[in-house]
Amino acid sequence: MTAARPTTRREASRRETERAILSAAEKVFAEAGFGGATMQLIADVSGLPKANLHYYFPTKEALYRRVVQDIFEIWLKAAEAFDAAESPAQGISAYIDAKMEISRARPHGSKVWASEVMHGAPVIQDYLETTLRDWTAGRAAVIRRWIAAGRMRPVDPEHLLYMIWATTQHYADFGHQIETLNAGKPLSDAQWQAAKDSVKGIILRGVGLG
Amino acid sequence: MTAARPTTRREASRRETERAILSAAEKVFAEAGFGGATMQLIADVSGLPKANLHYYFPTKEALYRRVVQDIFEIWLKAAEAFDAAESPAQGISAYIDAKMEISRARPHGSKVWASEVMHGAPVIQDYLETTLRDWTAGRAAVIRRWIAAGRMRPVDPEHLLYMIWATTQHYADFGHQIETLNAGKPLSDAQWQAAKDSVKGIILRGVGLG
DNA sequence: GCACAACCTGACCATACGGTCAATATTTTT
DNA sequence: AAAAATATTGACCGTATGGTCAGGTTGTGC
Repeated sequence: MTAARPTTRREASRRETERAILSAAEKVFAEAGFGGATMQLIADVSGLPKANLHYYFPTKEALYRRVVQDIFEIWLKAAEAFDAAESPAQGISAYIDAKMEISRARPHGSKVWASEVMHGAPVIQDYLETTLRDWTAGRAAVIRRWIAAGRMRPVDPEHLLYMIWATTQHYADFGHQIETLNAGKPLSDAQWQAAKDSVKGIILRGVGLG
Repeated sequence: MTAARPTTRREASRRETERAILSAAEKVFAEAGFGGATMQLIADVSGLPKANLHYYFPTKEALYRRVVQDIFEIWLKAAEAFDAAESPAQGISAYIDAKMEISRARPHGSKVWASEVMHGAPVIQDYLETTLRDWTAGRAAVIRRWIAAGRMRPVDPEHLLYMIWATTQHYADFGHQIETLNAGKPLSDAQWQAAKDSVKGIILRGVGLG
């Protein structure tokens, strides 16, 4: 068995710098899009010289790809809420809660993903065709089983998933619009709770679990 | 009373050229984003020399603004379906149908709008604060009246509207993802019908109109 | 404490972009 | 049919971008 090497100053610093770059990149890509974002701006936001970015990530596209992958992995993890469920109502509820919380905590990431897909997924098409396709098929199968067992109203599983994705991500992707319609102020804690309750309430009743 | 001037060859040609530019711009802006789109590419797609674009639209931003305004106006018109309704179920149904049809007919426009809002609405913030705010307040009031009259379940009107926007526009904005999950093929007529029925079914039941 | 590797960075480069303009062609008006 | 107005275009320009690189600095292993 290999002894665990101690964490060197280098490794720690590397991780930290990488995080700073990724965090700045997520923000800048979300706010300007891939084309509108500049390496210089990401450098400024992360407080590093531009050349340093290219030391950590060879190209703008490589950096972007990493940002997209990160948010995708977070979403995959949220699905565990769905899998661990003992009932349809509980599973759907937990999944919506998890996705809504990600929308609140990581709105930039959500926007980057949305932007990427809207532009035809030039960078992560392979993810859509493999991981996402499998994931969707698996969850759709679970929903179909629930329906077959008479535990919920018969609805098209894919369209139900689309509705959950659309609605939960809307609070991140269109957060600016929602904020404008909320007198220019971000949703308060109570308003986020109301949003979650509204979404869960309508969807659960909509699939016969009210 | 002024006599109606006959349509000159010039006016017709102008309208035609303008349409060609706007159509190409909508597509290119949707596929590349504002920053990623180039005037040269829009010129190529519309089959005109780049300098000609600047004759019709002084700047890239002016052209973009016009594209965004056009889709917004289409959405406003779709709301008439809502207003003309004699019952909550009929109004919501008709509105969802109208928005779904726009998503199918004008996916590029929807994406341009989504992109604009996601990036903080730098160009159409004034629209959000005036037209959209008024429109939303008006429709929310209608829904509140329906609820007060006991004609539907009490739900938060704003969140209901967000859900309708999110879900219907999802079929345009994330069309590429949906297509990928549909074995790489665009939704057929029947599948679009199923999508509409699913969305309407869940939302209507969700607000107690099932 | 020394040799080596990893890391950092200012200055630089080729390219591509939005936009301009002077010259030309076309249509309308007189 | 001439003159005036409008529309079209290739060539051009300043700027900003993604990316490179040589030289310097810092940390690691022995």
